[in-house]
Amino acid sequence: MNTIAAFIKNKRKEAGLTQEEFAIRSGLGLRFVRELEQGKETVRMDKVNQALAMFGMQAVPGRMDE
Amino acid sequence: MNTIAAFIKNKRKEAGLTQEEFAIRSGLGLRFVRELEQGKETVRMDKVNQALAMFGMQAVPGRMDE
DNA sequence: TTATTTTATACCCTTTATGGTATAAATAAT
DNA sequence: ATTATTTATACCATAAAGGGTATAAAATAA
Repeated sequence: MNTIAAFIKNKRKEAGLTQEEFAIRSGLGLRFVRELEQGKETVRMDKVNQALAMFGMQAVPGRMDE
Repeated sequence: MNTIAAFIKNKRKEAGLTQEEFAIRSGLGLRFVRELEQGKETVRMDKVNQALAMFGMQAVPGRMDE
């Protein structure tokens, strides 16, 4: 799974939220949250950022290794 | 402009490539490359990663500040 | 075990991102 | 200055992302 997907999934669980609760609080669609966490790669970046923003993060360039 | 957009634009220029050349080499559409560099936020993540991969990078979660 | 909650998959529909192309604007070169 | 190159904006068509919802599967609780 890609790092963003794993990050969201882990952080959401840490926060004790279900996908549904997370969807509601973030203003994202439930289906989107699910597909994102499952590593769907053709998601829209603005929505990915909307999800990351829940944890004070955003999508930035990072080295493919490390 | 968002960091990914700026990153691509800067790196592309450093590499001495026009948007057209970059589009060809990366296999991305010219229009997409342009919109990406102009900071369009509703772009598809897989294509963003395809662009970043040209420089050994990918989209990862990063703190919104710093 | 069974019952409950959470997550995954499938369907239809609407919106929109993307490619291609053509034109306009801006920048660089002569 | 003019010309050539690069970048930005606009149009149309197609493919697909996303929302909603319903069902199935999986995980957790009792």
